[in-house]
Parts: sequence; structure tokens; C-alpha cells
Amino acid sequence: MSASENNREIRYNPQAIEAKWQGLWDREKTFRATEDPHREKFYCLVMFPYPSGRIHMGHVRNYAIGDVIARHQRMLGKNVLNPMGWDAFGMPAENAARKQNSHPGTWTYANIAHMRQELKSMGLAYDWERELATCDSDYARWEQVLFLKLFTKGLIYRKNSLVNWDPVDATVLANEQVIDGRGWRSGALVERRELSQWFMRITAYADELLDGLDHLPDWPATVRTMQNHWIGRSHGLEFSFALEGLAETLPVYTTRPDTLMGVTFCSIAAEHPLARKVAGNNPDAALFIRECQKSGTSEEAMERLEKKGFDTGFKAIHPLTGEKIPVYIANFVLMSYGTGAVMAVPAHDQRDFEFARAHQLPIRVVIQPPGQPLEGATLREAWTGPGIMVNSLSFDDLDNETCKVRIIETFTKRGLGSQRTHYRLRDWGISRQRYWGNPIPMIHCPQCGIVPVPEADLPVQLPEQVDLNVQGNPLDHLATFTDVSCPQCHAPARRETDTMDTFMESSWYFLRYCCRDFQDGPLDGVRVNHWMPVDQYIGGIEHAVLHLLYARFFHKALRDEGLVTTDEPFRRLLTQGMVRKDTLSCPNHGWRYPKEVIDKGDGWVCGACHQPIVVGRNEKMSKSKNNVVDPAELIQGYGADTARMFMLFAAPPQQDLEWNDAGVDGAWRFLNRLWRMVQEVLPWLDGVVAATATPDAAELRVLRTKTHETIDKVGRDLERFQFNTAIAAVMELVNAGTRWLAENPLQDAGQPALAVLRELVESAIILLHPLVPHITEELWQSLGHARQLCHQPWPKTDPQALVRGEITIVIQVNGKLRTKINVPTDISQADLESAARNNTTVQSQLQGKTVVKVIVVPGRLVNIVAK
RNA sequence: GCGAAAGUGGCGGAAUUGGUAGACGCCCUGGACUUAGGAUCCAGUGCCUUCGGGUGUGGGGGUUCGAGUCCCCCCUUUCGCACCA
Repeated sequence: MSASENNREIRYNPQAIEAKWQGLWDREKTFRATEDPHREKFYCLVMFPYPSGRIHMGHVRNYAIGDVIARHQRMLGKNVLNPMGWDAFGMPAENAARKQNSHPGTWTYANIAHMRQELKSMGLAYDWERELATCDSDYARWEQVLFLKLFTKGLIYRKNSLVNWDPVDATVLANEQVIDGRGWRSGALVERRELSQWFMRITAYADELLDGLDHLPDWPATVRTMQNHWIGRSHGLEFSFALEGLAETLPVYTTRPDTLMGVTFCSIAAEHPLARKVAGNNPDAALFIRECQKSGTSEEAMERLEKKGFDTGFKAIHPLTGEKIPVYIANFVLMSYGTGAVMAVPAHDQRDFEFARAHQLPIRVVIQPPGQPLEGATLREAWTGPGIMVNSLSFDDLDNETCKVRIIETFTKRGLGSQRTHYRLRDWGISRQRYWGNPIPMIHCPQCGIVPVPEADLPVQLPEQVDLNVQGNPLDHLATFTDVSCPQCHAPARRETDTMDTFMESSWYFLRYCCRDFQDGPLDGVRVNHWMPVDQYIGGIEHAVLHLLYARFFHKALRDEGLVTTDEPFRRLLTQGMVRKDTLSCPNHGWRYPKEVIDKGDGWVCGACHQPIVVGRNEKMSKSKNNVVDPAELIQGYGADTARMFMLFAAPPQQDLEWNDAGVDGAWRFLNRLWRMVQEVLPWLDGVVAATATPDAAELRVLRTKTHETIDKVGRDLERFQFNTAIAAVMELVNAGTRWLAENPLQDAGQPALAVLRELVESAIILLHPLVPHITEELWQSLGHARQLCHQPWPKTDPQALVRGEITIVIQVNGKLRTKINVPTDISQADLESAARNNTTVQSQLQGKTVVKVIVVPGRLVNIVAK
């Protein structure tokens, strides 16, 4: 013992300790997962990162949380799969390559190599043998195979849809590349343009995706609600207006058939066929439509537009009254929802109300709320609530909900229309006009039409030699890529140049992790079905709708292909909040780094121009705002354990986390306190076995109770992901131990005391291990354990130790706290009440009053109500 | 615009089921100690106070013996909105 004691570091040295244990985990492949039918499996998944170059605090938070869960489940005896990989296709690589005149792949793989080292320095318990990058030709190949399967199934098709078009760069822009309606590079005003694109038929699964939310009780309610609204299932009436003097009709869909008699005009989208027809012989209409198209494609941009309309001159004929009503082209009507045309009811729809006022159109009230008669001429805003029908022919005096049903019945009976279900959800556009993505394995043949690339020819590889500094999709300019012969008729044909949305890759990466080395197909059913579903998925709340909905859909589509057996891919979901930090800005120099400002005591000034610095709100850490903290620096300075500790302690995972340098110091100091306490007791614990029963001495009893209360609390807190309170509980335990040590000299401590002490110290170490794995392994080893702590089972509470002899009861008079009393745990309600009544403080409060009522909550409080 | 959340001391947060508001940590104040360390240890720390107590969880109202927690209205902030990932 003495030799190793001499060699042991007395001071906490995270750099040395962390390198030691990380090396060991790597060499021994401690966290390699193997399928084992005899053990309960646990699939822990964190959202894989985009390899942008360096890990950021959001990653650190995400992966620290995932690692705690994985390590905790491991200690609970589960066979844990905890993989990691790279979401490696995407625009940033293309942009970086263009800037540096290199290849996106070179940039991407260099980033992966760097970030892998950064992740390893965090001490994460991954099975690195399952690592994959979605741009690996292997992964891309199997994704193309899946694409063709789904295409054959009819789940992938082509149709026209709108894109953001930069007329100067002649390229499609992502919504994030549209800044204030202009292209980010050219500065040109962005236009909406129609393009033929590939789509996935997610709407075929809309009902199942919606109804399936009810079977995901362990998903945050907020995510389920958001997906529910996103899918937006509604039931309503679909019917067609006849158009005066025209053969064609105008189909509309409404969820408010009850307001039918209040229709005073119709509005159609700028892309509506009827709008095009008008534009054909009316230059003003064409101009208006072009104006409408001078906006981006994002729903937000469309909705925020100033509401504008153009009278087509056409008259629609009301199906029940025969009344002729004008048809407007409106810039706020979406072609992608319903039929692209709406019946407008200004009295009962706010948007229609505003439009009607702007265009002097009649407003006809057909629903009267009880007790406050409305009139179209004096209406201040649309009435969207319930009421009684008026001005509605035979439907008058019905309540509007009944009227809805009646009108649908009437339309159905007369063959005018029918009840229809609509969804806000649109089919998933998967085409991207970009180079750095997975090629869509299709060929356009002038004779045969669209022909899939034969599976034997997969994968379609991205050409290495590429000029990214061209207009539009670089692949369009590469004849070596595009010029092929048709697989069916062998005539000259053209290869599809669209690449896939990167959400495709993230829709099945968790399946490929299960069988990373499988070479006979995309998925090895046996292994995939062994590990699936993911038991715990952890990632940013920003993925609440898109990624999580697409992955659910893709999984169901693969299920129907017989490739997986579970209905849902992710059993439990934890969405973590953002990492934020104060922003510092200077009137002359914009966003400043903390090191670029000077502390004047009463505030900061800019280091360059000495103007006062404006301290902004906490904002999401972002490079553009210079408020990022580099995790690598933090880990180098304090070690991974401190970094993890701070991230987990500063806020519960679901909440946003505010970065605070002083808080990091606090985490660092606690780990040092723990380290010192163990160093202090170490020489005395040699040969001492941890207590298994509670000794008689009162102060030891209290100490052991504290130990087991902590075991109990930490276990429950980890189950509900309250890492911050779990840490607080261990802090309390360590504080209790330290206090005991200060009051009780170790040389006087007997065996029972040392046994309780060892149990306390070891419990603190075990409980903290999933959170701070390196320091706890080191301390565990120094306590004389040969077996690694990560193989140690999670501790169990001793029910005997949890029993307290006395409890504190709160005494209230009229609901206000007056005093507290200590009573035996097993006191009867009657004794408790009289103890409370006889208390001197209570007596003085009750003077001159009559007790009306006494409420006794056993184990908690007594409330005496007096007048 | 639509959708989803969140507001508690000087700060981050705790209060698990309607039952002690402020656990734990940071900051700050005072003290001790020194092998000067990224020190450490001890005490104090919501606000007001005539030291009895009063008051307090964004604001206003309500339910209840009792409300941070439940209900209604309002204010503020953040996130998502289909080609960022």
C-alpha cells in the first residue's frame, strides 16, 4: 500500500486521470455492444452531429446527457448500445469547399477526424466500432437501395413545387439563404419558381403518424402537440363553385361549412390554374401574380405579407343561393393546402375580414353569439366562436355545430360536395439541387421515361472532379455524370442530378448502427430487431417536428417493406434546451468576444474604440454573435469531468442553459472537494468494509440515513433526468461527510464509524460515476477496488437505513406558518393535533379566537383555522 | 401571421401528488488560516422591519383551511414554420 500511496497524485489532476481512463476504455473496448439474448437490451441514442469542424457546447450538453443515461443503464445491468456517427452531407461542406477551393469530402472527413478526437476527450461511453458517416459510399449505397424500394412501392414520386430562386446566381436557395427577401450572395430579390421535384408520400401515413402519437407516452407532450398541429388533420366540406360563363369549376375546402351563407367572395392562390388563365389575357393580373411570386416560399414569409388581392373579374355562383360573388387572387392563399382556393367569410374569419374591409366587400353575419347581436357594417373583428345561425335559409336558429353537420348532409344528398379530411402536412420534398448529397438513383430516358438505376449499378457515386463555382447544381454541368445510356433501351439518357435531402440520412442511421458491417443489404433484420426500438433518444428541441416526423414516417415505410418490426423507432424522447450566453456588442465594432472588451468596474468598454459595450440578453450560442465558448478549451483547462458536471448541474436538460464561467469554477471546486475528502479518509479505510447495517450511535445513524436517502434520491432523479438535483443531493452528502470529519477526528473513529464513512464515500463515488466517469474511476481504484467502477452494479437502498425516528411538522394558524415541532414518526393524528394546539406559539396566536377547524396532514403539517 | 414553451432572491436553479418558498451552486460581506493554491475553512446572505412581525414566485382577478403549483384575463421573452442541420 505504501508504495502506491507515495506514487498517487495528492492533487486532483484531471488531465492525467482522463487520459488514463480514456486510453483504457479505448484499448479494452469497454463499451463495445454485442447482441445478447439473455440480457435486457437498452438502446441509447444521441442525435448525430453535422461535422462542422469543432464540437460546440450544444453537442457537449447533448452527449453528456446521453452518456449519463447510457452509463446509468449499464450499471443497472442492461446491455447498452450507445453508438455515434456523422450526419455528413449538407450545404456547409459545399460552401466551405467553394471558399477554400477544395472538395467537400476532404473538408468533411478532416472535420470528422478532429471532432472524433474532441468527443473522445469527453470520455463518452460509445461503441466506436459502429461509427458511420452518411457520406461513406457504403451508407449512401444502401440508402439508394432503400430509395428504390420505396419508389417501387409508390412512396416516391415527382411533382412540381415552389422553390426560392435567385435570378442572378440562377440557383435554388434554402430558406436560410434568403435574407430579407434577397439572396445571401447576390443580394438579388428572391422569386418563387416552380420546379419538378422528387417527393416522399408522407401524407399516406398521416393518420398513423397522428394516431401513433397517443402511443408515445414517454415523449414530451410539447413535441407531440407540435407534431399534432403540424400534421393538422381537419374534417370539412369539399365542394365546387360553378363559375359564370366558364366550363370549369372552382373546388374549395372549408372546415367551417356552417358559415356557408356568409360567403361573400372567393380567394385563390397565385399559382392556381384559374389565376394562370386570367393572367393569359390580362396583363394586370399577370403583373399581380408576378408580384405575389416576389417572396420566398417559407410559410412565415407568406403569412407575414401585407394582404393583397386582385379581382379576376370571374364570378363564382353560390351553390345554395345562386348569388354571384367575385373571385380574387390573394397573395396569402397557399396552393399547397387544400385546393388552393378558399370560400371567404369575412364575418367569421379574421383574415377574410381584413381583406373584405380593404376591398370594400360585403360582410354578412351568419352566426350570432348569445347576448351580443353582431352586424356586418359595425363589426370590429371576425367572430370565430360558437353561436346561433342567422341569415342562413332553413338553417336559421340552429347552433352552428349542428349546422355544420346539416350542411354537409345537404351537400352530400344533393351531390354538391362531400365531407373530406384534409391535412396541413404536405408531402416531403426530398430533391436538392446541390452537389454534396446522396445522388437520387434515377435516369431520364427520352423513350422510357423515368428509369431506376439497376441495383447492381449502385451506388451512384458523386464525381470526384467537380467545379462548385458554377450556377445552379454543379452536377448539371458534368457530362461525365449526366450522360448515360438508358438501362432499359440503352438509348442515350440523362442521369438525375438532384441529390437527396439530408433528412433522408438521419431517417435511418439508427437502424444502420445496429448492423454497421452488414454487407448483404441495408439492414440485417436479426440484429436490427434485436436492438430496436431506440429506448432513449436525446437531442435538441429544434428537431421536434421535421427530423422526428420524417424518421417516424421512414420507419413505418420500412416496416411495411418488412425491414423492421416495430411501429415506432423511438420509445422515449428527451429534448434538451439550447446553450445560451450573454452577448456583448459595441456600437462601432458589432458583436465582441469577452476578451475584446475591457472591464471598467462599472461596465465594459470596447477594447478597440473604448465605446461602452451593450450587454445583450442571453442568446443561443452562435459564431456570428461571438458568444461561443469552445468546449476544447474548457476540457483542456478543467477536464471533461468539470465540463460535464457544469452542463448537467446548471439546468435541467429540457431547459435552456445559461453559460456562466463562475458556475464552471463551482463544478471544478466540488470535484476537488470530493477528491480531498477521499484523500483524507483513504489511509483510514484500508481493510474497512462498507457498512451493511446501521450502527446504534445516533450521529452515525444520521450519517447512514443521509447516505441511503441520497442513493434513493439520485436513483429517482436519474430516472426522470433531473441531473441537477441528483448532483445537489450528492453535494449534500459530501457536505455531510466533510462536516462529520471536521467534528470527529479520524484517529478516534471506531470500526462502525469507519464502515459508515466508507459506505458514504463509496456511495457518493458510485452515484456520480455516470456523470463524471474519470474522477470516480480513479477514486474507486484508490479505495482498493480491482474491478472498474463502470462494471459496478447500481447501489440499492437499505430500507432500514431510510427509517427516521423523528420528523418535523409544520404548524400553521389560518394557513400561515407559525412554528415547527419535532414529533415521533409514528405519532397518531389526535396526538399530533393536541401537540399542535398546546404549542405556546400557537396558544398566543389563538388568543381571543375560536378554533373553527383543524386540518391534519400526517407527516406534513397541522393547520388550525380560527376566527 | 400560425404553432409550441418559459417567467421564482444580485445570478443559475429547487420545491416529484395543492401542504415548510428559495434545496444545491454562483456572486457578495465578515472572519480564520497559510506549505500563496485555480487555495482552503467558518459564519452570514429574498425584501421590509419599530425585531412583535409584515411581505414575497411577471401583473391583475378567482377557487381553497392552504396556491409557485389549479382556473380566467393581461404583459414579457424564447423556439419552430417544410431547401440549416
